[in-house]
Amino acid sequence: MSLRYAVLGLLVHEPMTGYEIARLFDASVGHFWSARHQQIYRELREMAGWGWLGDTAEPHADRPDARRYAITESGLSALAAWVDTPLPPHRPREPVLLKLLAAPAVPPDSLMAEFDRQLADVEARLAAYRDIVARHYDPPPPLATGPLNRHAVLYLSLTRGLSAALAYRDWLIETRDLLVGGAAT
Amino acid sequence: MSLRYAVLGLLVHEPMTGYEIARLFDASVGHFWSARHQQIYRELREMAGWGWLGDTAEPHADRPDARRYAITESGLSALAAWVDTPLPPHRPREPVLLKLLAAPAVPPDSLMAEFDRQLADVEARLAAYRDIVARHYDPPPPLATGPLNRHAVLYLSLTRGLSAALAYRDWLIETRDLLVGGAAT
DNA sequence: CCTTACATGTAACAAGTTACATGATTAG
DNA sequence: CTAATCATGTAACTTGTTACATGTAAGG
Repeated sequence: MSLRYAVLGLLVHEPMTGYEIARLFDASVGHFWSARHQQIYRELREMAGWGWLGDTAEPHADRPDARRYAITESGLSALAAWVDTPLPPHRPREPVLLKLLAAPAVPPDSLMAEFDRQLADVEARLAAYRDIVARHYDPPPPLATGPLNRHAVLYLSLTRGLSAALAYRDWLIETRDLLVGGAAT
Repeated sequence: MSLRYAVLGLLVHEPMTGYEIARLFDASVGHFWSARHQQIYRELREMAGWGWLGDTAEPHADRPDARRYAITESGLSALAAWVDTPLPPHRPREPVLLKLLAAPAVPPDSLMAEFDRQLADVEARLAAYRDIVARHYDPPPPLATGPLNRHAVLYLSLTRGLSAALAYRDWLIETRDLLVGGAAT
């Protein structure tokens, strides 16, 4: 569904090979969307078949040959049409709440261990985001001038990641205390 | 993956038919996990085949006959094993950021329309959550006493929904202002 | 020698969605 | 007459994951 447009969105900025796209997903873009290389190659071939992408074989002497994809006019209009289409309704997935539902069937420690893991995870994510911001986005990129470049979008994805992670961390702490306080008294 | 355990988690509280489970997903449980009836029936049959559930035919005079499922001992231990297993890593999906990536290829208004829709959506969700809390969870259910019942878990899912929605709303407003401010100057 | 980076793919499977089907009863 | 509620299902399809495959070149 959306992966296709994620790939198109990257190719708007510059032509790329599947491998380069996959590396971007592994790194920065992975902060707000992720995909395996198998799926990326599949989408690239499909979109090339529709004429949304043009591809050029790129022979290399030392490394394996690559296939570089560039977005076409029809790719650009498909992308614009997608942006203009309302996103599907928000569908929450909160697996930790699923574990709370199972609470009567499990030892309380098992549940608390998951809370601890989630807290450690979210703290690690917070630290990672802050580290990236400090390294690459201090001062923040100017969004005032001209169209958004990839760098600016990645900055916004970090602010979003921070906001979501902070909210999750606070909820985890509050809820854990509620549950543990309950067990204690 | 997790739907299976969502269903098991519901059946811990009381035996249910597929139809009843589907209605719960449509309503309250849908705040943190959702599923169509087709998938629910499929999982129920599968888990019954594994001996995780026992099922009883429930004939009705006036309505269609139903099949009521109850969790078994082996279902309970499968559920406990799942709770004890760390959840898979967090995989963010932020489709709005995907649209920002596509920005150079689309008219700015198209993007802003999506921001407006997202804002309207999240405000509606906030209002709905607050309404449910005011109606059914004032005062909040005591989490101090005994094991969590379904009611208490639904309350916690609402607090989580509120925290996530607030964070999203704030980010949307802040980011929209950054972008619009940029276009204006 | 072993691992990592480069670069692309096939095949099988798991999870989730959409469309379609059936058939009775009750409410408007 | 029409629609909604109850109750369960099949079939086709899309999306995403896991496992496996191939082959070169550079670095330790």
